Amino acid sequence: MPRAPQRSETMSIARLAKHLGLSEGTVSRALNNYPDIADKTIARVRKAADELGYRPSTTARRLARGVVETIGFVLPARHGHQIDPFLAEILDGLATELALSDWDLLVAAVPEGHDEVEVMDRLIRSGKVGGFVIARTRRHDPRIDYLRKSHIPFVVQGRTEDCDDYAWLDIDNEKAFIDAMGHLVGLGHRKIAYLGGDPDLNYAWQRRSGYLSAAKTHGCDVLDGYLHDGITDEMAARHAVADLLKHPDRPTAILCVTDAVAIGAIHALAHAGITVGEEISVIGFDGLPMGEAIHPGLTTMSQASYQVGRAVGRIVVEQANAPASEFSQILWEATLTIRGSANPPAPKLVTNAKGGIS
Amino acid sequence: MPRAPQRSETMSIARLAKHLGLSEGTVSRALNNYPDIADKTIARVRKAADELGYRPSTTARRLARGVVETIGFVLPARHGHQIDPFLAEILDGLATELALSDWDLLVAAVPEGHDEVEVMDRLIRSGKVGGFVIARTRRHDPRIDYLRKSHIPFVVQGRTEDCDDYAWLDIDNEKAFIDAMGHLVGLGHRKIAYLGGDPDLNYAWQRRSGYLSAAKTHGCDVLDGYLHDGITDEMAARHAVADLLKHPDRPTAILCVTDAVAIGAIHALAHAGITVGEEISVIGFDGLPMGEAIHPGLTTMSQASYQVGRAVGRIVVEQANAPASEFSQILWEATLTIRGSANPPAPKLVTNAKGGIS
DNA sequence: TTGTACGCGTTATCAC
DNA sequence: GTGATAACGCGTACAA
Repeated sequence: MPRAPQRSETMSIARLAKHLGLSEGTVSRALNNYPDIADKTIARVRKAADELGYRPSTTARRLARGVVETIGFVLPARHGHQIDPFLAEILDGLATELALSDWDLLVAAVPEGHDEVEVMDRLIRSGKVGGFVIARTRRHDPRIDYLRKSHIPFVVQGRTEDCDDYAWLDIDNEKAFIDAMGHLVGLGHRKIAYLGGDPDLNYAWQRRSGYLSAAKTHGCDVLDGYLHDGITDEMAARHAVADLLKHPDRPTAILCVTDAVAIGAIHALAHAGITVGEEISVIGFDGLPMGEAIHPGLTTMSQASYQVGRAVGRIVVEQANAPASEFSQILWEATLTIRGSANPPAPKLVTNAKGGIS
Repeated sequence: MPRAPQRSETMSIARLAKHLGLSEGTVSRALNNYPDIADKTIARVRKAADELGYRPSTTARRLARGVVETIGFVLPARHGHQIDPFLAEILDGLATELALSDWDLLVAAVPEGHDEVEVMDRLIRSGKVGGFVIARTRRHDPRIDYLRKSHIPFVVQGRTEDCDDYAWLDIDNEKAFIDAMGHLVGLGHRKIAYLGGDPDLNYAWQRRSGYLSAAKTHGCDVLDGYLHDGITDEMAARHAVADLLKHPDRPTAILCVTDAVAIGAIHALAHAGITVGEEISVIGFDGLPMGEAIHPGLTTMSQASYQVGRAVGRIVVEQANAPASEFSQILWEATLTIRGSANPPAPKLVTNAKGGIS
């Protein structure tokens, strides 16, 4: 006798079949809804399987069928600073949706000294995953270049600049920031600064574009020193705000690429003795719960991360089940959540004042 | 010939063996460091495997070996409110550590209408995971009762009240809150209120115990209305603070079970026109980056979530490799991070004033 | 409607 | 030191 880890405790299809006096093949077909099995037999098999707690081995099933019902998600490499606050929400939504179709979620990190594509390649080649969900998408993203060639289903949360030939779900970041600018302009602001993130990340680039485009539309001059890129944490936000406060033509409003940056900015302003929401308005993006808890409350563009995760999960499973179908390409809108941090500019600073301070 | 998904593209051990003119067995042993293969052969096989991009199928390997090098993590069910902020950090650390041992991380959600134990049972029975990491541990936790019986390796982040017979890694929450109380008392506070979480969750219970124990030690009366349980979000924190402000003997400090609650409390106090850090001090727990960005900065007990994830990952793999060994039971300490939200009480309210207001 | 037999890719055991 | 061969548990084409 060879070896093989004796799992006599485990209920296998062989033991179930013997117990029923049927062949393994019949049992398998009965449990997998084959049309050519007698209803009686199906019922009998089902009942026994249930009673004996039989659960097919995913491993064996994979080997036999050659498909892997597992989606891979590679956590963005953390270079020092912490992970996106809504990543957990997306994962939650993703896992929930996948569970509905009996798919699993494999989460992988990128070890020091390796890169994301390498990790993904290993996961595919070793047959651990049958599809991918990508997040934190860059304008040009090597992960997507890789996946395009690899013929496995994948869905991108966000998108690259060339995004015709794959499935994605993105927030309309550009529109969101055009809307945010519209809100500020409607309140009477014209001198609006921008604290942007890493312009390689496409969401940051799109938001920046929205800001610039709306500034042009509304005739708001983006003065030298109004536009800051590479603001990715509170510390950077503080320094940028310090610069803005020294600006000869101080802005009356600051638009921020994320809530985290906005909260850093608010902190810096408060420290400088500036009343946020009166002397200077601030708007963020994300809709973090924290924005509601700070003072003043953060006016922000909200996105539903959990729902994004669910939708992305649904799409990737659909794609795996119908590989030849069209790519879903979906654009969702962020919604403006108005709180205390953005109000009409202080009268003395306004050319055309239209109202007081709330 | 039956069917079988033709994966002629994939490099299997059979194709590799044929290419080399060797038997599959020899190739397998060469790649798996068997002692009885000629060094030349090993080198030759290695080289060919590398060149042809051979990567053993995890599925087939699992079936043959009967082991699953995958750890399951069940996301805490979200009943409305959002997910723990440091969960992503823990997952990141966990996945990173697992990757070092070539283990994987399977993340599962609990679908509506099911419970966590059910999900875990399915994952084990279907052979999808070979171990578990548990978080958000309750004082009595059915998940752990289940795992104790199931003879698979698992590690608990946190612990139940009866925790002798399994591996865990916990923060010393009780000591942390004793320390926090010590800090407040050292500053001159005696009237200290507590905003606690769900007392079924053991971390919340432990922190509560630390508060009560230190209050007794230092002779701080926990007046009627000073101790609030079940504060799990900012809204609840606000209501509780409103109550505290109406208290005939208003506290000079508020200790909060988490940073999220503390930030909610700070907001509520600010709204009521109370200067946080002067009229009333606030201390939280977690060390969220946000605590640094708010005003005043949040004095808090910090824990290193990412490192917790890494340690837990290391332990669970160790346990899988040496099932008979002792259970690791590790207690880490949180560290006090002092910022602006906690200072000596306002002089008029203090019996024994020892200093001014910073 | 059901039983038979083979294959998925790998590893372990036993001969040679 | 290497080659056969039998499992691991399941799915399915084909025969009955």
